[in-house]
Amino acid sequence: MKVSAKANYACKALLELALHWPNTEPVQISTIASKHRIPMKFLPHILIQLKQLGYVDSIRGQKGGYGLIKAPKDIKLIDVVNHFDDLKLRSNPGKREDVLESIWQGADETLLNYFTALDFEEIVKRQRKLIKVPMYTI
Amino acid sequence: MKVSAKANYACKALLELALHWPNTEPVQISTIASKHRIPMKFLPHILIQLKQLGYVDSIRGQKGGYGLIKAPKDIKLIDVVNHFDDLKLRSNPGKREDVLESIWQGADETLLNYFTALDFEEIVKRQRKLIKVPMYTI
DNA sequence: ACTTACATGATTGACTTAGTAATGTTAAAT
DNA sequence: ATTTAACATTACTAAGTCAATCATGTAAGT
Repeated sequence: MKVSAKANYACKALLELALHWPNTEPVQISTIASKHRIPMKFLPHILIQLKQLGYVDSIRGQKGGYGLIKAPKDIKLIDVVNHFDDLKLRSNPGKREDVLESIWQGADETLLNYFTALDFEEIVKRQRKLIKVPMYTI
Repeated sequence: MKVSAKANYACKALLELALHWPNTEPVQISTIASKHRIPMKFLPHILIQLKQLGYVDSIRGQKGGYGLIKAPKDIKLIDVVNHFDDLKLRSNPGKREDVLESIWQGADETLLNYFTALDFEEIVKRQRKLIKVPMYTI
């Protein structure tokens, strides 16, 4: 399962914003980038797409930045991953004579189920739990 | 879930050989290629790798060709896919502070389970069933 | 010998990925 | 009004991957 850097960065950015939610203060690109080790020059491309997808909005000028405009609960991981990496879910019912094609299709459905079950509320929850339990106690 | 042409071709070739098994007559590259619409010039590369993996052996010269040297039951789909596409199973236990990393890891495990459950005996079984039930009855 | 078929390494063209660079726009702070 | 901090947008590029072809070699049956 290869997740592209782009999709990964997008999820990290959303996670960062979701951690702030529902605080209204905008978070700057530089903040997100440095916290998650995302190249500063690269992040705008990703955030613009997240904006077009309707997940975030931006404020320009000093004290500007980004913030969520959807509740984390309503941002499904499947939609984010699927937008940045084209998982090309093989939902076409054709190709019935090709066993292997139907097997790849089954793999798609498996992944689809997995990612559909996850939203950013859940991801935030897991993140907070991770932070609470420090490394050295494991 | 993007399966490369290479991995797909490899599986098709193995399926073709598995359909012949345990018949001992070698199957020629040209036969496999034309039956499964695989470029003739491309297939040798794939078969050589399958040979190195210990799944098939070849006979040169006239009447030469390829044949399985393992029972279809013992050829697991996971191993084939994993060899041609590097699924990079994230089994490293580190990165514990990164929620997203653990989520991708979960996706890997899901896929792993799916592909591990499939071997070429099962795939042949499904293929024969498909052939028995013609398209127009569906 | 001659033909058929596998073996193997080099090369190529198209495409994708992961960025960087340059320039413009907006709005708050002074 | 000017400066400054921040987002917006488009163009560009270096590196890598993928799918396939080409060329040449080796082996074996007739």
